Amino acid sequence: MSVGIRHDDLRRRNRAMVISAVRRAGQPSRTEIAATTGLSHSTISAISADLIQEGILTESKASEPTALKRGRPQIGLALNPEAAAVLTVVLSLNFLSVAVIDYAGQVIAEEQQRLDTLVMPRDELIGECLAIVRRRLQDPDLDVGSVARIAMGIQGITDSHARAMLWSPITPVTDIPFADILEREFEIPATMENDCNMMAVALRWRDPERYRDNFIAILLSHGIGMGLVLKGELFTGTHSSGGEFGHMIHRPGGALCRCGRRGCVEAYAGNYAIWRSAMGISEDAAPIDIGDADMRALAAKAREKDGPEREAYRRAGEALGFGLGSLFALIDPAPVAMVGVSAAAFDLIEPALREAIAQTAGGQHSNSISFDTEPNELPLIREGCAMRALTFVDQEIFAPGMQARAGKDVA
Amino acid sequence: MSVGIRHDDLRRRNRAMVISAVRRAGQPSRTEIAATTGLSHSTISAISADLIQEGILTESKASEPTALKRGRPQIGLALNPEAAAVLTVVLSLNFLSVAVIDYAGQVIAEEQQRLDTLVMPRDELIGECLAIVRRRLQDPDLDVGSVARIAMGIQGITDSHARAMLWSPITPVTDIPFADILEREFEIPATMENDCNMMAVALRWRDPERYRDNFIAILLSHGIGMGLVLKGELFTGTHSSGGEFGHMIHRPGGALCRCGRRGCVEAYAGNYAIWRSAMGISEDAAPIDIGDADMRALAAKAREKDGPEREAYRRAGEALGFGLGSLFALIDPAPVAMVGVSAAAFDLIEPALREAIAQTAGGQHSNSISFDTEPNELPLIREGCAMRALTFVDQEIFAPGMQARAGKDVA
DNA sequence: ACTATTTTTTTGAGGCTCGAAAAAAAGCCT
DNA sequence: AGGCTTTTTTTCGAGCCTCAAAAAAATAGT
Repeated sequence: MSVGIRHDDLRRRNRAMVISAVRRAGQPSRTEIAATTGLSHSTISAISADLIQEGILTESKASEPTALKRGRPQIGLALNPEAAAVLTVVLSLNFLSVAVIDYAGQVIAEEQQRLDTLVMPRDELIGECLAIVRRRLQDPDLDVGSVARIAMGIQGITDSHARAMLWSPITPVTDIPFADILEREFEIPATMENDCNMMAVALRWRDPERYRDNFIAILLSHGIGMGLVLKGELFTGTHSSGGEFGHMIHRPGGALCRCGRRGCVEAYAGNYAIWRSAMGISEDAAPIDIGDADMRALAAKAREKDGPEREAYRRAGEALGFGLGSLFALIDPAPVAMVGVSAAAFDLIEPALREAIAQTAGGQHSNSISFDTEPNELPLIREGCAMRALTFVDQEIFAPGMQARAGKDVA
Repeated sequence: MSVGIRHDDLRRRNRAMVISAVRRAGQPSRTEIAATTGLSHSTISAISADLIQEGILTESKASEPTALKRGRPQIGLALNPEAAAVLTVVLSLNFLSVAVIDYAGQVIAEEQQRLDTLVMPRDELIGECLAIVRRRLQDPDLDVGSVARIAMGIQGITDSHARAMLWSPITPVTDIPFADILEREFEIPATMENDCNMMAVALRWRDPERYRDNFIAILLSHGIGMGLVLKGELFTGTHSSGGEFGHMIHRPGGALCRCGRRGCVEAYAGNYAIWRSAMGISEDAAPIDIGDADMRALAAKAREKDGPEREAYRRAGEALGFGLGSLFALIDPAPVAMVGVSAAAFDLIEPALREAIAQTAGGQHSNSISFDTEPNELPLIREGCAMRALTFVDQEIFAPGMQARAGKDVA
């Protein structure tokens, strides 16, 4: 159960601290690193000398913009872009994209592709994913040997060890152990990440001020997903990627959800649910996929005049509000980011959402709960996958010969 | 944010490991400790020599029952009961109890008292608590100087730092910083713990097989409370003690809850809610406290014949089931312990609960979810407080002069 | 040119854990 | 009884790691 700390773990961990401090801060000096890590200057000096010698960090003397101060000028440390590279794969509805990112976080190659995920058989779906990755890895412009990690992101449920896709709305196929498949094919360590978790990871990197230790990313799209960060750590369920906010029960025995059950939050707030409600289709009708353009048109109509469209968004807001209220009852209120096509219609959703949340125990200070919106989820997922893969590399390069311990660290 | 590991932290942490290994295992030999902690024999030998020399551990050669084996016999290590003592205070409805526990976990003194918590003014309530603690501390039979920690448990909401009671159903008084008050009065470090969290801590010690890394303790009493352990750690909200399972929304706009809102799980499953429903009282009626005897009588009547009483328990089960389903959607299913007077009526609750949970996403494998019942919550709360205080002491004695870091470790 | 200031590196000391070997404490066997 | 085997515990030297203090480096101000 509880494991003691070995003497050699100490250096490994402190190396990790230094690398992650550099990744977070951009171009910190040794002195800055010493301040943020709490380690002594001598330790930081020794470790960074090692890391520079190993080609993981570089001294970037180009730190011109620093204010002219007395004393010996600080030397900024930066990640060496050539130290490694990672590859991200994002599989979403009818769309597959990969990117190669250098160790400093810059995209150095990209490829995207349309495909009919909903009707593709299992082997073909896996084959397309492998093929696009192989094309990128075999690109002559790229030093193949340097790709140290693959992170794949997908909408749906993954297992809590980030190894396999268990279920996804974008395909009828279930239980694909993508991480194992990728590792076997390319002999590169890989993980299979949940899309909403990656959104949360990306938000944390984009705006660490706002999204620090506790926050929630909610995907408002065909389905409703959630990525949750608690105490600075990505929260996953005990078995699965967890956080199935969209399938909390809003009204027992209520509207039919895509998951086959009744009364889930998603059955009121997913795109299909809003559409169904706006069009006067029965709540018992089977969910259908609505295109983004249709949803935008629906939102426009709802803004134009009061009517069933506006009412549909109101009901979505109510479901989300009561759901958030229940969630906040469990974890206390936290900042929320609304992501996805329906986040662009958040103006239509927010009033009813706030009204509902105010009726719950978790919403006691509902006015202080702040929402942010981001209509486009794909870039976030890609960024999240990239950062996750890079932070994994951070923990492998500095740890030569460590015993594999479940990498549950923050990304 | 992220702090490096100092060189001296190393020994401190490994001392902690050894102490907690002994506390968990009872009388482990040095070899056993080395195995569970992963540290080398020499390290364990050095640390335990220190701890014995400091009077924290003792060698217990009385380990007769060990099977006769070849080789040098193992020497069991045990906690020295006289190394320290802790004091627990449990304040519940109309009832106040304290206990003094030695370092090995044995109760060495107790006192209990009835008092009208519902009508006592603030000062009197605090005064009674201080008085009973003072009596125990001044007991001539007790070595006062050795009480190293006080843990107080109370039903209701506490802050996430375990310093203050924010709100409790047992008194109209709010926001009592009990931890500070006790510390100022007795100059002994103190914490203010939530009752359900302590139930969870106690269950973990009572049955580590079943309640290990992920489980849920639910209090079925006047109100509905929850203690949640995730990944081996007690889960609290970000601001408050959190886990307000009873105030998740079951039916938006539904029955009146004690918290003043509508539709909470508690408004269907709390004692008053079951009573209200069984007696045909309106769902809008103000909640009233029902005695345990009345509840037992109600359960007996419900078992006797089908009628409004049985229906009331059915509805409670439904509310709990949908609530658990929503909870499981977020954290994945885990073992559940039902505690409190209504846990004795769990036979009446379980069928509807299972039926409801099966209709939720979190209840996919509802048959595999297991429930355990324990009708009496007070002993659990006391045990939990004791173990929490003792593990705090474990981390103070071994850490002479450590920088205070939020003790968020498991108890 | 010289001093003040700040950052970085070097150096020596002290601690910690580890592995190997030794010591200790039994039971087993002849 | 005495030697042998087995297992646990202790001892000891080696190798690291971090820290504090001193030295070195680099620049601004005078």
